[in-house]
Amino acid sequence: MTSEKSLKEPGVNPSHPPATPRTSHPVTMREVAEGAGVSVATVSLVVNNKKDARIGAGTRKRVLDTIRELGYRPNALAKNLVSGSSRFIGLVADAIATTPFAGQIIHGAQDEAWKHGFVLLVANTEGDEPVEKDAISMMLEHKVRGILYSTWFHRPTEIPAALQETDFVLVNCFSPDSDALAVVPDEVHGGREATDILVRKGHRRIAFINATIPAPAKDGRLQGYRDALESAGIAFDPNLVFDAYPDQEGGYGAVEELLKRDVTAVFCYNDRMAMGLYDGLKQQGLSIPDDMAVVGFDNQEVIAAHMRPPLSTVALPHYELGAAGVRLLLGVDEPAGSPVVKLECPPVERDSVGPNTLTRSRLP
Amino acid sequence: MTSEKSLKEPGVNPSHPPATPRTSHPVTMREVAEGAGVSVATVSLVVNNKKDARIGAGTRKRVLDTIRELGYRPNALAKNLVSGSSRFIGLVADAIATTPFAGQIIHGAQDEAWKHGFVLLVANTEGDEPVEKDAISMMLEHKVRGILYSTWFHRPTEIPAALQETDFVLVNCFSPDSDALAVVPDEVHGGREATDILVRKGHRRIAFINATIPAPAKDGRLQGYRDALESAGIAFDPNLVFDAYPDQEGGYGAVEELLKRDVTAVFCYNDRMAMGLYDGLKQQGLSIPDDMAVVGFDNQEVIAAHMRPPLSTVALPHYELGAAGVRLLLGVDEPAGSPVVKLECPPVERDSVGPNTLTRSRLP
DNA sequence: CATTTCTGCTAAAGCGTTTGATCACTGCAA
DNA sequence: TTGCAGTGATCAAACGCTTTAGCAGAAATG
Repeated sequence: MTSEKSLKEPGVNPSHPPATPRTSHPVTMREVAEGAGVSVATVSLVVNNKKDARIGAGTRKRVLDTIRELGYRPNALAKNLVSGSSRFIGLVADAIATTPFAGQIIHGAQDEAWKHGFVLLVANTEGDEPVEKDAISMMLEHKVRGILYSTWFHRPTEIPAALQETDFVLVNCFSPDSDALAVVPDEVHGGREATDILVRKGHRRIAFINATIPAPAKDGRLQGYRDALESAGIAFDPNLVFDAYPDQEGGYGAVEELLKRDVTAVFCYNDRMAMGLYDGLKQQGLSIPDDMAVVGFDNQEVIAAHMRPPLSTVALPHYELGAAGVRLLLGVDEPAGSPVVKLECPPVERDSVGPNTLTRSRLP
Repeated sequence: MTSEKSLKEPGVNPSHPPATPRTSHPVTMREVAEGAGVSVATVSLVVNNKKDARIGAGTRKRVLDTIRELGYRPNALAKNLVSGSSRFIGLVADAIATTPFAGQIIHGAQDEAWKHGFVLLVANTEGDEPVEKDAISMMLEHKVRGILYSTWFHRPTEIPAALQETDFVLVNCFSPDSDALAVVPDEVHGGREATDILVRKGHRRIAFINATIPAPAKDGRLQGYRDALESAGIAFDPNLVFDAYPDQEGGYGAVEELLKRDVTAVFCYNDRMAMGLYDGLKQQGLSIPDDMAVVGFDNQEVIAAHMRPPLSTVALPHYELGAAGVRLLLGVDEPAGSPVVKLECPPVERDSVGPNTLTRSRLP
């Protein structure tokens, strides 16, 4: 299915200027061999510490010394060529800089890949399809071991055709109508954890401000909220759930609605919403957590940890998504049952929910 | 200077499991040649669109058709091997996920690299020296065209020895005692822009809350502040400058000091500090910008754009740092004069400074 | 008609490695 | 003496591609 275009303008495009290397020829294996008075084969065996190779102690030392002397470095390109496959793992991201989220996925993937002797090849597509296609082409041309296809927020996605040419794992996204491997956060579990933080503090009337925009997170977190209430024996009151745009402005604007509801606690769809909500509540002269306990979602460090008071929230496991993606790709982890692996969202408790007092629920 | 260790455990470590490739042999150039009834040389010439190659129209079409039919993809590994140098650019970062900053550097570098037909090899070291060394080794083994060595905040740095084995550019950091190429933000210019925002609004008594921790930013922004005042004909009053820890808590804690100073505006070392300051001012019943105009620094989108009111600030050119780093590395840009290139920090004006009124300065 | 020029294509050397086959020894048992 | 095993190291063929020199035939030139 290789298009003509992708051949005329492959990732490595001949119309670009040549990659003029540094002056001074790099030391090759042959030079080491000559220097040590042995054959290249011997050098190769020594360098790779081949288990079943029979090399005399003297020779080995001579080779090693020469290597150090000459400052020889193995040429990974040649190595890869001969072995037919590289130690690259491609990571295609739709947004690298917009949020810290993608950064954490990269970080996790990179760490895990490194552990297994692999190296990350990163491409940022900004959601641009042609760019994405080129990026994948380039990775395939470099004979990557596989590709991680990641999105910065949890959502369903199409699988680009070119991906099928190699092993791949969807990260933070999934393909509804295919059995492609995927790793995503467990939104239901997250919603439950968030709600549980409040339930544990004794709150019985807990509002949930959900997002206005449809997403797995919207449905999942709501489900988690309901599950938590049910486990706590609290009846679900649809009146306590309403929507707002998931950012600071949305949170601020939701205050009025919220105060109509006679609740002691609120679970916000995300931290940004909680940040706006803080402003609104304070402006009303209300105190957090005394007048209103607040829980967010995402654990955006820059915000959550430094709000006043610091915000209790639930962490999206972005780092783990990246790492698990790599493990899945390499076959280190096997998906249990469904090809879509769900990762837990751990709660992060801070001061926005107040001291642990169960009295509140007893004096309504 | 290759250490024995780095040879026994190079980036591509033989102790790791083999990179088992996908089943089904990938299509090679030879197969295309056979399919089209020509020589591999011809295929190569067609694929690369060689300018001075004389290929008949019929043959060319036949080759192209066969390529499509077989789904042939050039093998970049082989290509690189033969050309002696790859189209990789290495990016070593000390923190990829801590802040969005590193993400933007990566983004800029990746975009620019891509433009020139290069691909980014990313390594995250988290400031760990051995990891850093391994990362650089691995890049050298892959015969990268050069390495971008980047830090997440602007600071002086040592140059790892291994870097000298290739071309490199320091990004967001610099080496005081060497003439290494570097790109950094122009802190002085940034400080000046920030102050100018306030000056333009007519403020004359402008405080500057600097950071407690030493950094090029601390000195530079102060200098910029002084420059701006001088240009505006405002005498510098050392009493209006004091320090706070550069985060939300620091900003909050600085309010008391600030209010002692009888100023109408304040320039905060960074956006996080401004965020805390907002809380403190509001708690005092003061209004922004009416009672106090506020300017930040960094333009951390998640925060600045969504504070209440949205925060005027100065953007750190992280994306541009990455892009400029690549251009410098590839020799597309030449440093003018000093090897340390300074990039402007553009002001981003929002509502925290109030409407444009010059009256204030006329009625002191 | 003999020569030169041009056109279209191919052969083959090489890029830096890996690796299975092979070789020259030295002992040692038969 | 022959045979065989073990040791230490080498040979040479790949891996998939680029690139230069060069060959055969057609067309243009004298």
